[in-house]
Amino acid sequence: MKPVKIPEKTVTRLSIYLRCLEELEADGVTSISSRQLAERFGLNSAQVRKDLAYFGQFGVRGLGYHIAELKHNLERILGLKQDWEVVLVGVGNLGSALIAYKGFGARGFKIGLAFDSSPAKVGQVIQDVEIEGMDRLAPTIRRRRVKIAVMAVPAAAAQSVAELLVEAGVTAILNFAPAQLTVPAGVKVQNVDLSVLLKTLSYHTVRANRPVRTDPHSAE
Amino acid sequence: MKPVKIPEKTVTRLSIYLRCLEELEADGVTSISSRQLAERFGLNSAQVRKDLAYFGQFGVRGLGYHIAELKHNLERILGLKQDWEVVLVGVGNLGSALIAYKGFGARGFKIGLAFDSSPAKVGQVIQDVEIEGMDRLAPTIRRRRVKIAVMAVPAAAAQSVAELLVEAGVTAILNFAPAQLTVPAGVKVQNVDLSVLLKTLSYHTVRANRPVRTDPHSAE
DNA sequence: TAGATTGTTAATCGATTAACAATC
DNA sequence: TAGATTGTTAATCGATTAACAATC
Repeated sequence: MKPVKIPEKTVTRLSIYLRCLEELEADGVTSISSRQLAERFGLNSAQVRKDLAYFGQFGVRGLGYHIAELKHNLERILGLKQDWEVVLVGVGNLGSALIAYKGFGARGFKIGLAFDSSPAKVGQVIQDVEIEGMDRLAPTIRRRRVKIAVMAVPAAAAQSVAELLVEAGVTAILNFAPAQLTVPAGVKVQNVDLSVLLKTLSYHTVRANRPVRTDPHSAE
Repeated sequence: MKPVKIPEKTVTRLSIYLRCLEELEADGVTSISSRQLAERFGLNSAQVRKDLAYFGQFGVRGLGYHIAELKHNLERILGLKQDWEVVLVGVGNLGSALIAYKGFGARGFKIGLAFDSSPAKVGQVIQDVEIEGMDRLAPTIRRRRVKIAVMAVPAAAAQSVAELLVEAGVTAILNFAPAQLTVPAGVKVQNVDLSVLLKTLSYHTVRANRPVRTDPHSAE
């Protein structure tokens, strides 16, 4: 009936709970309460329970959550029961590192295709992945039914690359280009703008090294 | 009097407004209204005005904002009127790419110091930056008064590296390690967890390719 | 002056947290 | 049963948006 909309932040927290459960399981712990889980992140226990409640009832009253079972459920909800082939577009410094970066894989994600517009790069092989030209992008993605893309292209190229990807069937994009992408409804974009992140750090650094200004308007 | 707290999201949006102003200025535009600015990002014009109002009055009623002036003010607020020396810890695949990544610099940020615990890497030079051993970290950071750090270390090392950095005077950390850092109040941490980002994309991909489930509890 | 747009207050919306009945 | 902890509703908090007087 009512179209329950699940907050983006809830989904992000599910990933974080999952990582915690993996660590606990490795330590031999078999169950945990929402309070114990929340304390690990400085969160409220009600938030943990509410996040989980969006997807079902996974706990046992009086006892808490069975770790193996909750882990299984979170993996199922997050779509981690299958492997995902990921396409990389833009094989510059950052792109090459992402191919090679082990932590990136995180079990289940594999950059299996890479594209670049530079003829000099086409044909090169990085970590078993051969770089293809942009003309091959649409047909290859369509054939391999790739759904997840990583974009590490210049800002000026970002929008047109995104359009190519979506047209070829991609429904989720991790975008490192400092550009606002416009995509159809149903396509999910996650922006990772290092420049913006650095600027917020710069903002905080200035303030951390200044006397606290409580009211910016009081100094008239 | 009242301690006006500025939302993190407001600071992030300031960076985005600034990027837009730079583009507009390059196009020769000299002024813009909050509505025009908001439309570029699909935001509400009141939000633009409110974000700016946290820091002062930068507009002219009836006319909008003078671009050069607003740009100057945003740069001042974000602490971009000075250059920042940035320290990198962890020179693996990702770390090396960040040193070399041009987009990273974003005018004003320069990775001038790099540290790694691997003896094999110490002494190597990447893009004019010589990699130093971890024993040099605290004294060098202290001497150069570095305030901003980028961490690209394994999760297991993250907390202890963060502590070293903070102890040496760092007040802002861009953290690529998939770990929850505990730092003293006053130190700002920005997490960039690629694995978590990929998992949210996986979540959306599963849903994008399934019939919409409006109520997860109705299927009893 | 008339038209436009700001700065700001009030209304709305959504997310977090508290509280507690259900129940293991 | 008594104690503990869930699942869920209600209260609170904070952020977004609407509305409008101030004013260029």
